Amino acid sequence: MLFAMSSPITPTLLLDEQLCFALYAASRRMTAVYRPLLEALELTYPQYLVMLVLWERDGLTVRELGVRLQLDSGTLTPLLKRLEQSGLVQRRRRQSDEREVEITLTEAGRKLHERAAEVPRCLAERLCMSVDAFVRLRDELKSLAAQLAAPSDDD
Amino acid sequence: MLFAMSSPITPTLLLDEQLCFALYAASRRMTAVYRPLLEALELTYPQYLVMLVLWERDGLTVRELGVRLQLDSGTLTPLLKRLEQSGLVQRRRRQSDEREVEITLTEAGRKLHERAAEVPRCLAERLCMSVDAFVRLRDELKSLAAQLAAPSDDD
DNA sequence: AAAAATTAAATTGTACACAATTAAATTTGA
DNA sequence: TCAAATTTAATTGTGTACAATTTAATTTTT
Repeated sequence: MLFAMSSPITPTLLLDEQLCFALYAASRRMTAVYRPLLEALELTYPQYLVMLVLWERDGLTVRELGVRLQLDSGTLTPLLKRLEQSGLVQRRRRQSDEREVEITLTEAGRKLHERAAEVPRCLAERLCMSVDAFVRLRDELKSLAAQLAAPSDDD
Repeated sequence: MLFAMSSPITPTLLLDEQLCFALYAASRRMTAVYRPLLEALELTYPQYLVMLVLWERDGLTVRELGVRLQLDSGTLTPLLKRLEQSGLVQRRRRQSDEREVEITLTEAGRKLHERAAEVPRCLAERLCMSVDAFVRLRDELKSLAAQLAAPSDDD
């Protein structure tokens, strides 16, 4: 019975064996846990990610935000319009290149940074995970994403 | 310099340090890799997940599918109507309880199972991951999702 | 048994994702 | 230089996600 407990070498169509479903389910659960925390800031989860990037570096273009978050203008344009409506950012064509739209934090947008500092603290508490396990899982996901982003052999 | 290279104990608002973003990005990359494979089957990624469940066990109700995939009727109802339009499933109220809608595979739906067998094989090849690493990551994600699904302390 | 509570789907409304196309500005190259 | 190619956002259209509400069927309680 040497192989009885070993993992299947042949990929199957069983849901519970799929990495893809584990990833999809975990990702949705994660945003569900963020939701009530972000509701207090009146942000959706993707809006929060945009704010994270802008708090690190203000005045990026839509394209630069897209590179950072791996999102295209089809997603970002309406999202940024909503952030503008909320009074957190400003959108302005660049004089140097009128094709580009620069996204700048407003005073309210900068101000929100302080209140947002609570969010990762709440989450760290909720996760009940050692720092090592956290870092390891995060880095495994990063390398998986990098692997999946690489062009496939038949390109 | 004992602590110089250690991981931050204090949670930060830096995008690259966030587990949540790594998860979100990896999940979207994964579905992007599935997309061309599933296009050949004329399925979207969530539709593929529904089919995986039905291939395992046919004749589930919308609620049972929802429990399995962690999706509600607001997501499933329109998705299942599209699968019905595609001729892959049938939707029918149960005689025993008219509240419930039973989802049954059609002949075409069952037939698709064979062609779908290619999908996990293509993906396994694409991932270039050892079986052990695959299983470990998958199980870590499962336990993370379980941890996130558990009620928080202040509930 | 009839009212009240519960349950299952569907519906409504908002907000992503992303492919494909369009429009405008800029860069490149004959 | 000026037409062609490229680049950047925006737009359009399809398909999820999910909260909140509605509708209909069933179960529970009095």
